[in-house]
This record gives sequence, C-alpha cells and structure tokens, in this order.
Amino acid sequence: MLDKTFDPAAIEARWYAHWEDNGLFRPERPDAAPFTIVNPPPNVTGSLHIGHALDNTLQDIVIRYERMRGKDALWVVGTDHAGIATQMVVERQLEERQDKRTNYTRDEFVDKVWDWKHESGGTITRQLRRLGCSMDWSREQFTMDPHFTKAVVKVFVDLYRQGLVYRDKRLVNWDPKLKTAISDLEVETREMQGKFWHFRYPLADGVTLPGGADHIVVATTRPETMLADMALAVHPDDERYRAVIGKHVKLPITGRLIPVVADEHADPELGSGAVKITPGHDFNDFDVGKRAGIAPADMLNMLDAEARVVQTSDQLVPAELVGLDRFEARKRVVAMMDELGLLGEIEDRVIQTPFGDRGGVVIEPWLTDQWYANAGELAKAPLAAVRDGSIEIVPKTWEKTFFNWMENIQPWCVSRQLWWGHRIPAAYGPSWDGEYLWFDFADNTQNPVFVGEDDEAILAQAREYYGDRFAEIELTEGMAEIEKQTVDALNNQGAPEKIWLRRDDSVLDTWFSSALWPFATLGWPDDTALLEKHYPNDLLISGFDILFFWDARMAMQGLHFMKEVPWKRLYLHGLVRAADGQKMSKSKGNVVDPLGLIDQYGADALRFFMAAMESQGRDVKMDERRVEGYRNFATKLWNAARFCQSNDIGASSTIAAPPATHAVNKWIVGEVVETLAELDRAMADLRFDAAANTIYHFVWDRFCDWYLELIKGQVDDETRAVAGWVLDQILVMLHPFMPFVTEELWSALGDRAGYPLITAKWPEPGAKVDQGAKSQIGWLIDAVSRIRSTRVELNIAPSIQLNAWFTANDDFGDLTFSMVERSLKRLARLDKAYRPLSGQFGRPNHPPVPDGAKAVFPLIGGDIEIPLEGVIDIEAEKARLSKAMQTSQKERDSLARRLENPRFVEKAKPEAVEKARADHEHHAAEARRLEAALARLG
RNA sequence: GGGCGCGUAGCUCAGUGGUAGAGCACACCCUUCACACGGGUGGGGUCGCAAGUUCAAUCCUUGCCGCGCCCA
Repeated sequence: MLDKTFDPAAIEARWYAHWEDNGLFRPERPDAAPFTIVNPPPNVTGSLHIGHALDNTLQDIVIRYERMRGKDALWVVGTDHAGIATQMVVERQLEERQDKRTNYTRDEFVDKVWDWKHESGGTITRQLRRLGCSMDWSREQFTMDPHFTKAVVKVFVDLYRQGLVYRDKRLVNWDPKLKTAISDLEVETREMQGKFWHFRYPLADGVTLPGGADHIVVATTRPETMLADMALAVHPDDERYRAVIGKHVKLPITGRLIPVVADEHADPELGSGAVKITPGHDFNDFDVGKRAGIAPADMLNMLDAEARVVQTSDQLVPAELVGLDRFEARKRVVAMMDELGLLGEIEDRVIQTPFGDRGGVVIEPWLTDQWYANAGELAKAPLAAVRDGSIEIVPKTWEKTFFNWMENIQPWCVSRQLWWGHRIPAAYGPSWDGEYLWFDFADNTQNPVFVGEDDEAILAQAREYYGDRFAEIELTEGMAEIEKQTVDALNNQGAPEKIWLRRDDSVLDTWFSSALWPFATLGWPDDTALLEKHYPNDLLISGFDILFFWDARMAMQGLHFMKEVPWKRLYLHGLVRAADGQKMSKSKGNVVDPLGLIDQYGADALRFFMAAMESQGRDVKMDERRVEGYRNFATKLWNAARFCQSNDIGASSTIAAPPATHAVNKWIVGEVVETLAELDRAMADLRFDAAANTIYHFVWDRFCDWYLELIKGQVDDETRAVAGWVLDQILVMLHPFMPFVTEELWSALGDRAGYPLITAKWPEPGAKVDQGAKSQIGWLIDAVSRIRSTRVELNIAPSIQLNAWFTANDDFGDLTFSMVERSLKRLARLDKAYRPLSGQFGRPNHPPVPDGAKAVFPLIGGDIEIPLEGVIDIEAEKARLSKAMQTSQKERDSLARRLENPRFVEKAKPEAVEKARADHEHHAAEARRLEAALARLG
C-alpha cells in the first residue's frame, strides 16, 4: 500500500540510481530510429543554476518522450573546460594562499587546474542527476579529452591550410586583468558616467587657422591616449581646417609632431570637428591611421598587457608617466594639460564603455598578433541552411537575429593568452633566405609559422622551409633560445647548425572547441559508426544568450567539416528571471538555487514548473508558488493512485484500451485518446507549456474530479480494467515531465517485472472517441454542476438532500439510468432522482413533479426541476433565476442584433451565420424557460 | 540610431477574426469513506491608448505611450 503522504526525496535518489545502474538511459536498440540531442556542456567546475535546470529539463522531457516512443534515444552529456572561467578560479585559489600562477611553469599550473577539475568536476553532473536528467553517462565527454583535443587540433590545422584561419596584427579587445585577447562577443558595452575633456593642440611652425587661432581644439573621453596620438583628423570638406591639412600640430606633453589629416571619420557637427587619432588604441583610429598610411607595425603603443603606461617607440613619453596605471595616467595627463594652460571645457557625458564579460574590467583596444577565423566565409553555409529550412529555428522570430548577426559577422579572434585550454599547434622560427637567418622581434607576423597536428608535423613543415642546411630543428618554449640563436647568427655572420622554433603559447577560445560538440563527442574524426547514426543531431536546446557564442559556431564547424547541419532543429528558450523580473545575479543576491527548490518541492515539481512556464519566446519569471502548485499536483496524483489501489485497480495488462460498455468508461477512454493527441501535437511543436497543461488538466479535471468520482462505489471488473489502464496512460504521458513520482507509482501499482516506466511504450489506445458517451457524460457533468451551483446560490446546507426530477431528453441515449441515478445522487447530493415522464426511458413508477414552487434550470434538451417546498428560500431562487434569465436574454439579444444585420448574413462565412442562428435559438429557448419558471414563482 | 519582443483578472502567464481562459491569490461553504499540498461554489478584465481595414478586432495595419533585450 502506498504511504499516506508523498515524499519526493525518498524516491528520487532510489529511482535515479536504479535507472542509471541498469543502463536504462540508453537501452540497446540497434535497429531503432535514432534520436539525438547533445547537451550544452556546462563549465566543468561550475554548479547547477536555474538556467541549467530549465535547459536540461526541456531536453530531458524530449529525450524521455522519444525514448518511450521507441527511438534509439541518445542524449550526449559532458562538460566544457571553460578556459578563462576555470583558469580564473584556480588563480583565485592561488591568490588566497599569497601565491600566483607565474610562480609555476606552464605545465605545473595546468596540472593544478587538472587537480581542481578532478576535485570539483563532478559537482554539476551530480546535480543534473538530482534533476532527473537521463543522459548517457556511459559516454560522458569533456572538451579536453584526448580524442576531443585531437578533433580540435585537426580542425585548426585544416582551417589553417584552407586559409580560413590566419594570423593578423590588428587591434583586439584586450582584457588587462586577465591579460588575454577576447572576442568581440565577450565584450559587454555599458553606459558609464564619464567626462569629455577639451584640449588645445598648438599648431606647429607658426601656422594659424583662418580665424587666427594658433591651435586646434580636440575633445576626448580618454585623455591618456594622447601620449600615443599620431595624427589629428578633420573632415576633408570642413572649411575651418582645410588650410591646415598636411600641416602639423605639436602634441603637448610628448612634443611629438603629428600631421593634420583629412578623413571622413571626423564629424564636423561633433565638437570642434577635429579628432585626435590614436591608431594603436582605438578601433576607429586604427582605420583612420591605416588610411593615412600608417602600417600597423608602426603604430605607437603606450600600454603594457596590464594597461600601464610604457614608453613609446619614439621615446617621447615623459618618464614620470611611465609605469602609471591607465586611470592614474588619465588624471596626470589632464593635470599636466591644465598646468600647460591647454585644458578647455570639461563636459559630463555618458560613455559607452566596453567591459570584459569575465574579468569585469574596462577592455583596452590593443595592438597584438592573434589568430583569426574567417567567420564571414564559415557563416555562408549556416545562413543557407537556415534559409532553406535544413535547420529550423524555433521560435522562428530568432531567425532574423541569426541572419542579422551572421550576415555582418566579423573575423573571430580565436587565440587566448591563457595556459588552460587547447594549445595552438603552431611554432615560429627565424626567416631564412639561404644565406642569412633573422628573427623579427618587433613584428612576429613577419616570422615564418609552422602549423601541424603534432610536433612531428610542425617539424616536417619547418624542415621543408629550411631545407637541408641545418642539422637539427627543435621546438622550445619562450624566447631565450631564439634570442641566443639570433645573436649567434649575427656573430657568425651566417647560420648556426641548429634551428630553434618557438611554440605559440596561446590557447584556443573555448568556443572554438565547443563548436565541435555535435560531432567530436560522437567520435569524429576516428570513430564513425556512432557518428553515422547520430549526426546530424535531431534537436539542440539552448538559451538564446548563447546563440552566437555557441549555436552559430556549431553550425559553422558542423557544416564545414561534416558537410551536414549539426541539428535539424534549434530550440531557443529564454532566461529564468527572478520573481521581480530582474536578471538573477550573485551580486544582486537574487539567485534562486534549483537544488533548494528540489529539496523543498521535489524535482518533479520543479521540472513541471519549468515545462509549464516555457512558452516560446518569453523569459521564465521565477514564481515559487507555482512550483508549490505543481508539487500539489504530484500529491494529487499520488492520492488518486492510492484510491485506485484501495479499489483493487492496478497495472493494466494491455497497451490497447480495454473493452468498455459503461458510458463513463467509454468516455474516459475517449478522453485519453484526445489528451494523447493534444500532447503529441504539443510535443511535435515543442510547446512545452501546452504539453504540460494538457496532461495536468486531464489528470486533475477529468480523471480525478470526474472519472474517479463517477466510479466511486460502482467499481466492477470492467471499470477496474479501464481505470487501471487510464492510470497507466497517465503515468506514461506524465513521465517525461515528472519521472520520479510516475516511476514510483508505476512500480507500486503492479508487478512490472523487467518493465520499468522509463522504457515503457508510449500509449497506443487503439480506440476512438465515443461521441455518444462523450455527450452523455457531458450532460451528467453539466447537470451535477448546475445542481451544485444552485445549492450554493440558494443557501441550501450541504447536509440537506434534495429530490430532483429530470425531464425527458434525447441526449440521455443509452446512458443507463442506474448510472445516472447513482452518480447524480452522490455528486449532487440528492435523495431521489426521478424521471417522471413516460418517454422511452421514463419509469412509470416514478411520481410526477409536485405542484408548487420549484427551482428549474435548463439543460440540453430538457430541464431539471427541484421542488422548493420546505427547502429553499423563494426570494433567493427568484434572484438566481432572474440573473440567469438576464444572462440568457443578453446573449439572445446580442445574437439577434447580429442576425438582423443584413451585411452579416450576406458577408460572413456561412458557418458563422449558422452558428449564430443556433446559438440564438438556444439562448432564446433558455430565456423562455427561465422566464416561465420565474413567472411560476409569482 | 537599427532590430526583436512584451504590455490580457490582484500576481504569474496561455489564447483566438465572431464580444476572453489557466494556476496562484481572494470570498463563502464543506472534518462527503484518495487527497485540507483537499472538495464545492463564486467575485474579478472597456484584452496599454488612438485611428484604420472588416459584416465583425483583444487578435490584422499604422501611429503613440510604457517596459525589456540584442546590435551599432
């Protein structure tokens, strides 16, 4: 016997272990059609947050559904090494011990990260289990697994050879805290309160402007960058400055002589119309500088990797400024300009300021050598795939966003100056022209680079370049050997016997590797059996926040390397927000812990909440009360099962619906058929909310509130069989949403030896909706509801049993009167239920309706009449009838007006006119009967 | 500035070219033999505002107001 109360915690751990230990997440189904989902790999050392809970719940619902539908359902699971995030965590740990990364060699540090991975890497995967997620743990993946690394390296090398990955010297988004380049997607622009400083730059050589001024005013939000100014730009058509184009200004503080150049970037409407140009530290200025003929390698740099001022190559930065942090330097530069009398107006201004999304500090555009992927080229195939429907984006509204981004995509900086990650398989050596050997220390892009899958391949490339002249070529870290070799080469006026190649010390962007997730997890490039069956994946479910970061890049790499889309459908869901609609964040302290919710309400309730709230295209606002409501739902089902159990209703023995003769049984079978169809439709459309609501309402409103009530006290063999079957269908249909409680009830209700619910068959009722039974039970429900409603409105105490007379009614059909009588009496609290008329089903021994005051209410085809004598308040009944009558009259009149409008009758669809006529008839008849009843009461 | 989305009952949200629904909350009643994490009944909305299209608009079009997100 089931316990009186449902305790989620007690059953969750037990069932999860049972499923996992018995390999039920991926049963052997070699001949079944595949269905494949890969999970968005969470950060290996992370922990489960509410967004993961939503994302993984949706995936689990789909995978359990497809598994029950007999597919070879594979849910690939794994974690991401998350380069920056993980390295940050380990560095922070070192800091707590007054230690730091650079106290160790690269290999030592990476070992420490692995230690941390082994220590905390299981946290999130354990938490996914608590949520009930049925992934294939037997093939758990990690983006730094050897086979995965192999795939990443192959992709990099292949793209390099195809010219789709290349090195470039240009400005990147540099994070001075993490000391690495990041991609433009990892930059968050925020509005900051800042200032707009106006400076006077003196014209050199006694030149003046037409008005006589001996200087040009420029304004800047980043005054410190003037230390690396290389030009001053004015618009070519700007009359104020036309005369001085080609002349020079003498930059204050450094004394650098810089030209006035004409460039359309300068907006005559903005400020003075003249702008300072710092090509080494501003994206716009970089372009202006290039247009003015400054090569990237010649652009002045005034900051080091931590954004402290360094001496520029022309040695003009005053010594007192060197070494200052960029923000201190800003203050100093402004003060110096003030002292020089060259500081003008200072405006307050809101400044769009770039921040690193990980490090949280202001990003510096910085001139470095980095690796870039030609995203524009790689984006072509995904664009075509979405356009021609090979990839379906759900909801469709995201297509535009996808197109917009993909069509305007910029080169993707894929190198990161980190130690934790996939190291870029490249090495640099000195140039060799057959006679001289030299290494360009200033511009590494000038040195030959060798790229290969492994050291051997890299060395082979090098050997091809250097020829037979050198006895040995060897790879090294750092610059020491390179420097020594260069000095030796100079001293020897030729070349040494041995060539040193310096390994690239960057790693690849984490997303570069996770982009391979849909196929590298399946064994690419080696193992092809799984790959052939499960690629393309059927579906990807991800938050829209990683559409560009991850989804789009999977599409690029998948199409490029597999020549097929990574998944047929891409489902994007929103964010889970706090109850007040704010984004959850640790700093705001409004984070809801999904595990806390599981502890409190059970995993099933949390899952159901997630599904029910997931309507396409909207964020999910956290509402704990709703989670509680779904916990109550689980309890309701539990108690319904207890009721069944106590009536010897148990596991069904057939997939198909048992034969039924009673209307109530025929009816509930039909309800199952309809519910199933609705549920399947919702799942096909990925309408998780509709699917959840469908099963919810069937269980509560149909099965519990009506079916179980109707069969109470009348449970015969047929009913037992039907009820047991219906309950089983409920457990199956609900299982994807609430796996724990359903599995528990499934096993509690009968001996299911070797046939757990998780791998049970999806319903196949093999039955149709019985329209007769449907209208009979519909009539019954209507009758009971009306009597109940009347009782309350007439203030009849629940303890009072009434007598009621039912007039003849075609819709009774073959609904047996004994069923009606018993059910009606029980549910409407009637002492006697009579059918006084001598119609086909009338019973001669039933008395006629007594004379005198009675409550009357119309039902389809006939009335229910309840004598009032002694039981009710006549005035209350008059009020009730009057109200009902007015409602009917209002409906009747409204429909009449519509029907009197000739244009409606002429132009509206015939069905609409027909329906209006029928509704009008119905309401008119009802109004007539209510009017008559009211008249009888006096 | 460009793009997308939202504004429906007190709250959280569905929905449809033919005058609106759910859950929770609220009110009243009920120790009815599965369930008070329950049962029954009910109140509550000019579907953001305005104009247009239509026989008919909460649903389509346009504008406006308010809110959110993304991109520049």
